[in-house]
Amino acid sequence: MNNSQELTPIVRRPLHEEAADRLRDLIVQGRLVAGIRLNERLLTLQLGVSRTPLREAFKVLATEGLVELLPNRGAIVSQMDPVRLAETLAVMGALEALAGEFACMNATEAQINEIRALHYEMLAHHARGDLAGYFKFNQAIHLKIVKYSGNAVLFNAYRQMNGNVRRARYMANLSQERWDAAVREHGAILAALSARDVKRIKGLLSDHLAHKLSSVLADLKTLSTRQAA
Amino acid sequence: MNNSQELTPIVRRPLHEEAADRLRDLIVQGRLVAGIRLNERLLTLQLGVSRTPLREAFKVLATEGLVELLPNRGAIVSQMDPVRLAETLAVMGALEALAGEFACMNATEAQINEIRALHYEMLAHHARGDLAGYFKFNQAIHLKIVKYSGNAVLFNAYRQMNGNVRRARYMANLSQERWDAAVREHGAILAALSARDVKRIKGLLSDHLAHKLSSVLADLKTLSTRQAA
DNA sequence: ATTGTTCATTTTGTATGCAGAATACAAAAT
DNA sequence: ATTTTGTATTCTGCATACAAAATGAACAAT
Repeated sequence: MNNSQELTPIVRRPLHEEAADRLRDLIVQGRLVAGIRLNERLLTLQLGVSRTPLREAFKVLATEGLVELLPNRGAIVSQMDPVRLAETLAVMGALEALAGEFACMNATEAQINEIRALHYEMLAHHARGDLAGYFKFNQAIHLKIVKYSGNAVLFNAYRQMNGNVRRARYMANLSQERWDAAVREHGAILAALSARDVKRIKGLLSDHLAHKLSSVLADLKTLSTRQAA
Repeated sequence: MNNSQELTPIVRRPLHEEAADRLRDLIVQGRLVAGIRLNERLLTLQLGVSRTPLREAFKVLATEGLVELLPNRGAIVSQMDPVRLAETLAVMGALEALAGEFACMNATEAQINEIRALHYEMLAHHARGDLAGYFKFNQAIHLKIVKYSGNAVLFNAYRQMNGNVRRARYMANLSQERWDAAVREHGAILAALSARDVKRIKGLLSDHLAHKLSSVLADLKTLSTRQAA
């Protein structure tokens, strides 16, 4: 039976999953900002589902760390304070360093070329000074590296933390110097990956994330002093 | 206010949390083995709660990776196949190496002494050849190191993976040589921690977990060949 | 002005009801 | 005898009902 038309199995996703995805996106994109309350009645109306699947979605997002459940008081979008942000970035650095090693060993040439393509796209946005576009591809590259590590557990942990961190929108004001340096670092990372240089990529990724961390911390400091003033 | 009687805040835990904890314990302890179905009706009777909080607990455990939700077909305790186990241990190794660095920098002397005490308890069980007791303190030491890293995000991620891995009960038959070696490694780790030797502890913990990983893999291999025979 | 009290309203936590999907099992057909 | 089909039963997914808790407004007391 060589039927040309795909005989794909029918999938009906549970409502709680759909709801969780929608809410997750809203939070990660920053359309639901930290601290605001998630009104059940309102959300049931907006999402068109009843409270049961919605509340199930809350539980999922809570264990992912995106929302906080206050007993008898509902759910709020969890805060991403500087301490937690720094802690998360530190862990992501370690995860990504490990991922780099595995990717060096396990990634196919096609996968590396895919990363290379993303790298050039990123360079294009950097050249044009398009920060938003740059971030998009920067994100994609980092995720792909972890993905191509071939370690699903690693990927899941990383992806979750990445979602948690992204909504902080920390790098709004990245200095040109830091930006240029980051791009150079990315070049070195790609070179190490292409050369399958396990030893080297580990250090490069660790350093890269460490730089990101200190840059973020510096940014946060200026923000907080600016607020104080 | 040096009040002798604990002034612990009043907590009324939601039923879904209670249920999740109970189920989590049952799974981690291996009393609910991988693959078996979690019958809702039965569990509501056994836990004395209705289906709603129970199902909410399922969602939590599912995002933690302990159970798997099969749409319209209920929940089963998720499988911990060798691949996933290996992947998880690899990640835990990286996390613990990072934790060791932080612990070297952040842990108080009292905390290090607490780990030292656990270490000696562990040595006692090793000397007596008490594997179960050994594991208990071994676990405790590793968790404390991560805890005393002072990085809550790191600790959470590690603890979750640890729970996921523990139920595999992989080290049932640990060779005496490997056991002795592990104990020696622990001694070195403690020494590095006491000396606040950041560089050294990182390598030691990485190696320690790598050894554990290969030992587990070897064990799994013998198990599977034994089953095949 | 601040604190406390009462009560109506809103919102959350849990239980339950109902429709539909999956499973089990018996009857029919090959 | 084995596979296939039809039917009853069980179980899940979701909606809803109800009780407990929180919120807020109006008002009294300090």
